[in-house]
Amino acid sequence: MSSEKITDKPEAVRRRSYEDACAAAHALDLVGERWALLVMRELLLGPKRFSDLRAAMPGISANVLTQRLEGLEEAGVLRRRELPPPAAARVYELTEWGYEAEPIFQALGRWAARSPLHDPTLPFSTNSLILSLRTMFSPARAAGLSCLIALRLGYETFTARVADGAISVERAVTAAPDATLEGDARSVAGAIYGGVPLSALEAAGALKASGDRAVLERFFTLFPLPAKAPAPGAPR
Amino acid sequence: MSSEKITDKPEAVRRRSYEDACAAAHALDLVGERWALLVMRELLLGPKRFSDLRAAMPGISANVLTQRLEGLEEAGVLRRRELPPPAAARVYELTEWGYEAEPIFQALGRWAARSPLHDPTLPFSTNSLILSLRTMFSPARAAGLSCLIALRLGYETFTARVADGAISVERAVTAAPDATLEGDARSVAGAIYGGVPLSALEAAGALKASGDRAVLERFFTLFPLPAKAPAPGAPR
DNA sequence: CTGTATCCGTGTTGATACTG
DNA sequence: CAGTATCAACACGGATACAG
Repeated sequence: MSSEKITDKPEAVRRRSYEDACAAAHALDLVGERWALLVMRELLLGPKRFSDLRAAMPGISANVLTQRLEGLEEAGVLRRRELPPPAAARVYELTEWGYEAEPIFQALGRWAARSPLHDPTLPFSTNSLILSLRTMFSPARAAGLSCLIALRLGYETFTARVADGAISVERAVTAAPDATLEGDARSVAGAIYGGVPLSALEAAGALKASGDRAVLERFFTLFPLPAKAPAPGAPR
Repeated sequence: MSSEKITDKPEAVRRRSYEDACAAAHALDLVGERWALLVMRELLLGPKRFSDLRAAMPGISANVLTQRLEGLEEAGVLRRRELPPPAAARVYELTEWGYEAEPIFQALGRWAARSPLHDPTLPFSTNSLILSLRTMFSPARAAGLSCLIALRLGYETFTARVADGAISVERAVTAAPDATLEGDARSVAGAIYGGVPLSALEAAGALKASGDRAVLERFFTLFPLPAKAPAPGAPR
């Protein structure tokens, strides 16, 4: 009687499900736990190792990261894979379906960009910046523009290709970019979203630019931010 | 000394922020707590009272609901409003910006509809069903169709209007619908998503249909579900 | 009737230290 | 490097009591 601990909970309550047929609620059952979506964000541009993930998310602790990776693997969102020698490392990579979650991040990002409480001076991960470019890109602003920009962020290099009113940004090195930008994600974000003049960032040693500066300046204007929503106590 | 409870936590850790400039991470700071998004879902079709919210989310407890409402109000996502007499009730309603969160639910819903683990036999809230119609509507399937359907779900009535390859579904009564469907959300979902024949649902007393049945049958085909993603242990 | 506040058992989270 | 172990703090959910 004292041992009749109700361990036989409907086993659906185990992982604390919402018990709701709504697909959005099910999505939250799968990826609604703390950190789960940020782990996915960090994998959206390609596989990473355990320690890469930790480095990209300073706030997460090792045990929680382990739990999330297990949960996401069980859900079919990611898989672990052993790289063959000589790289001989274990990496985590999203499944096809996992990669299809990107629209979730775009919807979240677009919506929260209007938040009155958003503080853009916080630490900015490399993946966040690259994904934000895909999200905030304005086809209208890019009318008639065609260019290739190399972005060197830390030890990673990305290539942004703008053409026909569309953009692609991926992990890749480019042979002959029109311009190259080197620095950390915060500074690049300052130039693109914060309106900080490139010259100022260069003078501060935060960014290094080379190649066609006019193209670079134009590139910075392709990612307009939406207007802020009224703060909580506003009129109406 | 016993009172030196560390209340002076960096005040940024108080509400357990991700401390990340990424807009998507900020979105999760605002609405990433358990139940927060479901509360928003329940308000997306119009204001509700405290007890309506509880009824729509059987799993949430009163104190947690209070906390979420406070948090979402502070974030500027919703506001509380007192209805004038004789209704004299307090309702919660999304702000303009709050209503703009609908794409988040669509992205979540579309993605999770492919989940191998999704169980559509669970309880289904009225709001979930209506929002899913907006989400899953296929303009291609609706080519050439123009109709007005009344949906009576519990004590709420909604009107779906299909025209020009678009759909609108709202809380509203319609004077002269082409057809009327009455029943609970589960049964309507069975007809639309589960492929259960209307006649069977009527025979079981789960649904009542009236008006143009051909239009109704056609209406049921406008909301195709995506293919399931492979289950966790799949080949590749 | 519509919430709000408080207590309490439990599970989740997060920091630190530690192991293969 | 890739996790596991331990433990304290907190969040969640249920029950109950209380206030307008």
